[in-house]
Amino acid sequence: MIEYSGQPHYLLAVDCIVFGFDGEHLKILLVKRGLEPEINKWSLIGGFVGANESPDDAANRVLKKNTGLEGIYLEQLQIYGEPNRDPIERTLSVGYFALIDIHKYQTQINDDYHAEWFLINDRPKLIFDHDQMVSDARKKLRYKAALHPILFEMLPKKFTIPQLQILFEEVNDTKIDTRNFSRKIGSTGLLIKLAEKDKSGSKKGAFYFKVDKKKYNANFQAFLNLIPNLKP
Amino acid sequence: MIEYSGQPHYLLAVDCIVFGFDGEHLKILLVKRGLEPEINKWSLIGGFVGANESPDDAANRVLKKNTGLEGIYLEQLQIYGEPNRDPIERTLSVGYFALIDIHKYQTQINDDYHAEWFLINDRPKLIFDHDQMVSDARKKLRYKAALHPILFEMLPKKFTIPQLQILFEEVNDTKIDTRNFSRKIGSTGLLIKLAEKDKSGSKKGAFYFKVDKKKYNANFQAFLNLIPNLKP
DNA sequence: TTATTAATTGTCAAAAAGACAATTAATAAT
DNA sequence: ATTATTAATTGTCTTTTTGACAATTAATAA
Repeated sequence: MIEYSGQPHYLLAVDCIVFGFDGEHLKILLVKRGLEPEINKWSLIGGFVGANESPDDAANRVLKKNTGLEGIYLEQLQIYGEPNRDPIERTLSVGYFALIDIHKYQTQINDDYHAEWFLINDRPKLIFDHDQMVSDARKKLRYKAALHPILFEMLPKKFTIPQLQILFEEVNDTKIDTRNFSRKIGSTGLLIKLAEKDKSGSKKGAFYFKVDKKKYNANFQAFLNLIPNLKP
Repeated sequence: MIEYSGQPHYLLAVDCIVFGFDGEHLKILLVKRGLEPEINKWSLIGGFVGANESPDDAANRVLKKNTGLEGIYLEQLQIYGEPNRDPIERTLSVGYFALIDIHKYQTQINDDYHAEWFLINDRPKLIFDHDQMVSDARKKLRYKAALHPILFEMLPKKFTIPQLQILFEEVNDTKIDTRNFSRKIGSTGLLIKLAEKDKSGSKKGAFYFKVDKKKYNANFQAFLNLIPNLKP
């Protein structure tokens, strides 16, 4: 059997930046690392890529183990491969960012794996280059959300326009005019208005909407220009 | 010394999709593979990631070796990691796409490494999953070029508006109205008109332009919306 | 002087974006 | 029963951008 002689071999890991939205702020899911080095320090959800799985497979497996969820929105960020990023031995890591509906997340699994949600702007220091990963993922989320309707992945099936607007404002760290926002969201044709109202936030109540899945899938790659004042 | 016991180790490679523009069509640079398996078949420019370099370093090294060029525009595409993508042993590859001015490319290096330019739409079948990589890179180039002024990387320092327009049309596989195109390009403020004319293409001649490097760097991350009819 | 050819430039209508605040629908208070 | 309160919802005007259209210009060749 032929071999690629003399070439070095490395460990390969995946690390997931899991974003959620609690109705007010962006959050990320962190775990206490279970192995040396840096055991018991806060870390992204990650694991090694197994012999018979692709990095995408590994990310999905690791996410299911830590959140109980399948079919999560997952996107490859980039590879992190500085020679000394892991002090034990050379390990490269494929960064992924994931968007989940924070309400689907099961606390029981939280307890099993010591996972915990943190405000993105008030999180503990992370191991290795994980802080860099979070920063990169944050940027990519903003970039992508300006053009494609990915933020719906962080909301429940039924949501209101005010909820959606707060999420957009949070991701882009900006205030958006209510009238212009609802006009723009409406013009995408992605939302279906429901008869039911959410009365928890006000006396008047806000109508629930859901995503039109067909249009969502059909238009996902289109450029939507969802954020005002994008031009320099 | 601590070790991550029991985890499998893999080879890691980089593969570069090198784009160029000959004034009429998009081209990619391919090499004849120099090692088994699939020796002498056409392949992307690639190599293994060495023990003391990051994947980015490796891509730059491999590109310099095959093109003689440094400081090439390089962007990480994604990782390719299906377990059996390499028949010899498990090798994951980080795909990069590169944009170069085809005129800077030295033929002498071409001969050393048997590298050759091919029309993107008329290229030989490639080894492993390299055809998939080219297809992905092609898509990403179009996506990125719709929003950011990266196509200048494929033109010489001095270029004309008609040349630029043909490049845009080629990348997006569409015809663009001359008047609207020059208005839009002009409104970016990225171009500086030179006194000199290119007389090779017509009797009247076309004015040369160059990129305003300061504005280019300052506005690179801004969304430019350079391609007409982007909306669904 | 005229013909030829590609480069360059202008106008108008439609659509989108941005700035701006009044109205509405419910509940709570009187 | 009426009024006060509060957040949700909706409308108009102006400015900017886009898209669809062809005439003019600058050079060389005939």
